[in-house]
Amino acid sequence: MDPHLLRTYVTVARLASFSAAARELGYTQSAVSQHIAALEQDLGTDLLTRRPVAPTPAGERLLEHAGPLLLRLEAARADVVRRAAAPEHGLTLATTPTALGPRTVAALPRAGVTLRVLAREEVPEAVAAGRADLGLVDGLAAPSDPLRLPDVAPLTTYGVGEESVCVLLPDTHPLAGRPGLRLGDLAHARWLDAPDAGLPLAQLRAAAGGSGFRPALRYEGTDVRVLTALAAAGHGLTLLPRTAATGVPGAVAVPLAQPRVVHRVELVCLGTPGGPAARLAEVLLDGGAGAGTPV
Amino acid sequence: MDPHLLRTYVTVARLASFSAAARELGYTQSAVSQHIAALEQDLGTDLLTRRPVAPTPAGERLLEHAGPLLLRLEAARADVVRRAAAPEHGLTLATTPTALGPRTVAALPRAGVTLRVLAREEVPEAVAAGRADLGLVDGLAAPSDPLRLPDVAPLTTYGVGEESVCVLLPDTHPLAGRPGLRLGDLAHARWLDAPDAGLPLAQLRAAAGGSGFRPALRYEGTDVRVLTALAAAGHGLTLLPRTAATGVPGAVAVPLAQPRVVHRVELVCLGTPGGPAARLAEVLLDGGAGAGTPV
DNA sequence: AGCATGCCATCAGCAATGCTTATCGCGTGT
DNA sequence: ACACGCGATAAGCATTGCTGATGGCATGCT
Repeated sequence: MDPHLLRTYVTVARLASFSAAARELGYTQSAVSQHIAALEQDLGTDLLTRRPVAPTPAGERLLEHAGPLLLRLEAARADVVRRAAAPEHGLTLATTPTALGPRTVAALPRAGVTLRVLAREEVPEAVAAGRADLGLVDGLAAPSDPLRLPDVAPLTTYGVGEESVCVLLPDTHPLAGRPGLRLGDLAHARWLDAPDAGLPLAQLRAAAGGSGFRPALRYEGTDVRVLTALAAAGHGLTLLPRTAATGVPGAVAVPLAQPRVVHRVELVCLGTPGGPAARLAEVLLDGGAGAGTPV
Repeated sequence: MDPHLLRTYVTVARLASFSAAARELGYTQSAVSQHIAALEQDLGTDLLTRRPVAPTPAGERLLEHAGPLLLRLEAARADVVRRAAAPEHGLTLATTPTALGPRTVAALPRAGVTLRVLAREEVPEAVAAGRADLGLVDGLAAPSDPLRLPDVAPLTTYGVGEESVCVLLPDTHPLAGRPGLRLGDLAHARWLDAPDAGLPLAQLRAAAGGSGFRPALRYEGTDVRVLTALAAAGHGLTLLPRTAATGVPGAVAVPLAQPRVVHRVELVCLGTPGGPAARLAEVLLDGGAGAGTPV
């Protein structure tokens, strides 16, 4: 189970072609063929059907393991070399835009902090690769369920807060006066697609269990104020945690009644943090111990 | 970052000796020395101090990655070869003793199920290595915090229930009439140490944030009834989820008031389950959606 | 102090791995 | 029917990765 073999295997599976994989990896087709044969012999099973090239059931299973494994190998490598190159670099906190609430901001040390706002999938990756000491990720989850984070390193997660989720509507919207809204009823409304600033539509669809939620406008920035302004101007609806959705001029935040999901924020760190990271983590966790407190 | 190199690295770090690691791994000392040198050159940093042999900071970091990585490589391998050897094997559910509640039992299909009761750390490992299709793990956690599971595979976890934690006391115990108990006050009581049946004392100590909790009797089986009988007979106290602690003859269950921890049960599966595993998972999750419902 | 011991680093040599080039068998599409 | 593209296989060769031997350097004992 040499990682090189795994890498060629996932490449072959992805491209459904030995030759194409060879080109992409800079090998000859012969080498790729030998790699796959070695893997299959090692594991004692066929992993791919040839003509057409497709993973067998055992191969499917291997793919589930191999992808994350390779990611983590790379992350581990990046983490160690980075830490070796820059021995002292203060405290870096990676966060998604809506995970950073007033409580966290207040808890930050007064000096030596680098705050890095990233897209949702990039935060765990940054922590895993040592580009950040701590990460804050938010997302939708069933009450008391952990978030589904990409599996890039032996990360430890702590729930630092859960709060209700609101739909942000322009105050002229016919549903603006409602006390609560059902997500299913809004599947065919106009939605903002802001994967980096708000909650990605994919999470919405998954939560609602259906399709719909066609994007009316896509915003690729990470600024929540732009997002709320877009929603207020009627470009589309968006889902936000309560504290981020209240107080927007021209818009009202209506809590989501169905499905029962919460906006959850988790603190992510690699292994057992030490030094300033540990202290910040402690402050965040202590302050957030009461469940349901916005971060 | 060849896994072989990582393996020798963690071995050297563990044994604090090149020669001993060489003996254990079946290499010559020379080979081990070359492995470490190759790793250090590859990563561009020293990983070990020699004389005495100890990991450098960068090496510490690498250790945090390397252990889990190697575990997962092995688990992936075991999973694939097993799946190849035994293509059809019904549905196997691995569980800790106290994670299996009446609701789960009721949800099981009427045929073709293998139920495997394992110790707490073995459950994720069994799922990762394909020895079980699904796992149920329980443990203590802060309310709405995920359990800290060993990181052996790209496992997906779902919270399937949280319930309160009780101290099981013989009904003759002076504290038996109390409405609630503080764990800190019980640090010096006699405790049962039942790592495989109940909740391990280590988790207790961690939850209480202190020391104490000396074991009066150690029970290495997995039978909860034996554990409750021992507690009723005054051999020591034990912590159990409410449903498991009630109705024990000769003993009473007193809820734990401090610290604020819950008994949490999580469903663990590898990647996206298919077939009968998916159906069982769905039943468990649907039934348990209301938070706080015992499983 | 002197010496012996155990440790890790280094070097040379050798076997095995892992790549390349070349060729073959086999389906497919024209 | 034929040419093409794909993957498997064989032979050759450079490199890797091991072993065994040796060297420098501490520590501990006499």
